[in-house]
Amino acid sequence: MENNADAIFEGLNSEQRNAVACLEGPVLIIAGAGSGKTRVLTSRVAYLLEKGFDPSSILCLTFTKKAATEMKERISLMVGERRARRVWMGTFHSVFIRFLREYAEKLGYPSSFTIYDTSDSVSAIKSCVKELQLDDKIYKPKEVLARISMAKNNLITDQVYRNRSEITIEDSHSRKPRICDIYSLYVKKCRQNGVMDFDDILLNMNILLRDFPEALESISARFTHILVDEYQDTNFSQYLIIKKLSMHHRNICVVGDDSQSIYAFRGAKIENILNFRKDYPEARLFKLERNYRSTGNIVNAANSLIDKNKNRLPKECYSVGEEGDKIKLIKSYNEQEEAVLITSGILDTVRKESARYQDFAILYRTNAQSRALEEALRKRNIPYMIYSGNSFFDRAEVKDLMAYFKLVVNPNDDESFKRVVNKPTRGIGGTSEDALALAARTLGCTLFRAVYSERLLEFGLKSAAITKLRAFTDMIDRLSRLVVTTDAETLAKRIADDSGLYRFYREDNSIEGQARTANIEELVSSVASYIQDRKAEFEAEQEAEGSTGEMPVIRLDEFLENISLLSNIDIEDEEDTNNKVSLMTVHSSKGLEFPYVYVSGMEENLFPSGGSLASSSDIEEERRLFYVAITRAGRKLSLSFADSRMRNGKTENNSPSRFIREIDSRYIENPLDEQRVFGGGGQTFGFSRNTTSYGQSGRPVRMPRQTQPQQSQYGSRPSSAATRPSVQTRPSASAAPQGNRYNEATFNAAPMSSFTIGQRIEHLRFGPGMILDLSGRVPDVKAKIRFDDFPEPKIILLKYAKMRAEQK
DNA sequence: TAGATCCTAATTTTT
DNA sequence: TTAGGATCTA
Repeated sequence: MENNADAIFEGLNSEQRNAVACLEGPVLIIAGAGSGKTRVLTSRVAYLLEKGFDPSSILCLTFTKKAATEMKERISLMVGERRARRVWMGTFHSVFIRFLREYAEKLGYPSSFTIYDTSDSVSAIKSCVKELQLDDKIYKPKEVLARISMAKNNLITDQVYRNRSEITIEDSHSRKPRICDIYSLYVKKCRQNGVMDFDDILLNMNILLRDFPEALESISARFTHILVDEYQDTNFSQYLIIKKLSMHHRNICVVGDDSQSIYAFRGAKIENILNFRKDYPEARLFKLERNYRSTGNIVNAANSLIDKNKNRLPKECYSVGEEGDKIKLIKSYNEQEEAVLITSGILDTVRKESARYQDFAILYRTNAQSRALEEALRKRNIPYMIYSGNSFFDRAEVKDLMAYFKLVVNPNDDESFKRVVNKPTRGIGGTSEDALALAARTLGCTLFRAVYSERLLEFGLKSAAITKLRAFTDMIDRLSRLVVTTDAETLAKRIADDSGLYRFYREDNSIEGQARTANIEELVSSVASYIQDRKAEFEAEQEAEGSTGEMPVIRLDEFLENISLLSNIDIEDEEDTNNKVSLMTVHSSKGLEFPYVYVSGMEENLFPSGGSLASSSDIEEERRLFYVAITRAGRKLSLSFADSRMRNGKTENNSPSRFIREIDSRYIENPLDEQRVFGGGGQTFGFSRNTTSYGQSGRPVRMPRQTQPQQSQYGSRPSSAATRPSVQTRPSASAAPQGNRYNEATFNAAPMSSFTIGQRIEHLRFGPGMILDLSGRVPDVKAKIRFDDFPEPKIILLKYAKMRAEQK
């Protein structure tokens, strides 16, 4: 036992040891970036287990599934799988869902309630707005949802909402007085459908602990120790749950970094961490200030910046590494040049320091900035990957099949019902749908139940439509009955087949059709691999416990719950991350690290973002965001800014970000103040396309220009042979001709039957190209054509295309 | 019913 | 600029 404990403490520094060793009472661990936060947290859990605490009495909460999985793995390595897996380790949402299922009936939900993801919520709100006959231009579903979400996270139920004058007055001022009605209707719908959204999980957990003392008693008694990761990002709702659950033992350990609180816009309360010691005056405070990730210059630069924030806990981080290079500034005319300079910087570093592409990250404040960067990376054949939105689960076909899954698990889910009732088309058109919705509303039931109403004819439904609707619901009902008995994979396949969705996409031979089919298959196979994972887990468990039990059926509802709580990055991770430059927003970079980091778009109005210039608390959040960006870098950090940038179709000229000046100039290679002002007194210099040219090597070279100083500090390229003004001559999708290539009057389009695969053709708009493939039946023949001036082949519907054989 | 066309709005995002 | 949506039309 002691030996194991020794092993846990081995390799920890003194602060880390102290933080791990102090198991009793409230503990606040302020963990600077790169200070070994996860290690401390996992070691604490391991140490608790070594001390003999029951694994199932330890509750460890994280924000992302990824963090939970990672910690679980690390704990397993320390104390063995057997004990590690019994620890209550998971995201706030996944853990609370387990409690809520237990007590669902008390709260008026079926214990089989399902979860709405954000897009479900938005479309539910949309139908509420419609139902209340409000204008969705004023009541924008996304905004309304955000408002409701904010309310829920502050435990303001719809009833409370309408009685709070300060809220309703605010809504009237923004000319949206009926948000409270939308809120109420939305809540009603969710209940009726047996559905909770993400915020409901926290809200209902609070209601459960508040109104049902026996539930509070029973749940809180299960745990002797509670640990919370990323505490600076908790919202009020989460804060209160944690507080209540740890009420008796007060063995609550929270870990976080107030300097990295960047989610206030979605309800995170930095006060939770700032005021922790007010709630728990006896709390022990541990600071992890030793940074193992970054060089001295980077850590010092970050410190000097965050020092400008008033609202923070005192902390002095320091690097244990070498001083390293100073921070580089990259100045450019516009975002294209910025991108080119960054990519050449990457290529340079790869060459000189034999770095790998995977060592680089390019960060930006807004997703839109990735475009220019991608283009530059593509042109130089640098492999890259973008971390962003839920690309896979956002695809229409994936959403469709997911909606079928959800509907089968919970036929009362109206959003899913609406999504797939006519997909593939079953002749249930808009009119029938509207009538059914009216029926459901009048009868006060869900769409699914309404289909079986005797009174449908009264609502204007034709009997033919009723037959079709019943065929649909019968099919769903049949599948529903299989949920409990069938394993998820078999059921998923059945759903894909019985619904006709799979066939529908498979019969579409076009390129998109094939891609869609592949995505459907991918989703089904992800069900399969989920089952495999669970099986492997189960077997490991059996082996560890030396027992032999029957493998339980892994059901579709279980899969669904896990998938709906899965973050995008979790999935992206599985794609080959190997040796690619990473592109992402600063927000999504939190928790990651890269030896070489470029932060692009360091300009006023962009970073700090224009919307946040008003209040000082917003500016502080932006500053923390920049702090996060800086501290991602291990070896080298470059900050780039452009003189002008195209944003929302307009060119903006913004000065370099104030944040650059806020960094102590000692840590910057060529600080702004020491630079000569380009073009002299106040004169701005416009970027014209022919100022950036490319030499033979394909590297950017700045052309001499009167308004420019002899030698730019940043364009450190030799000003050798500059010949090809690239931007105009290099065809790219964005440089696509808007008009026609040929004279429309004299362009004789050939009939579609005259084209053959492999033929060279000319398209009125897209110019010359070659037909790679023809598909589809006669009036709808599609051609896949590679145009000489476009990198990607296009699919063209021939009946609309103005095209002829290539003229020689 | 799907493709074409028009219009509008545009930080950040986990669960 | 451009993406997403709503609306129009073959």
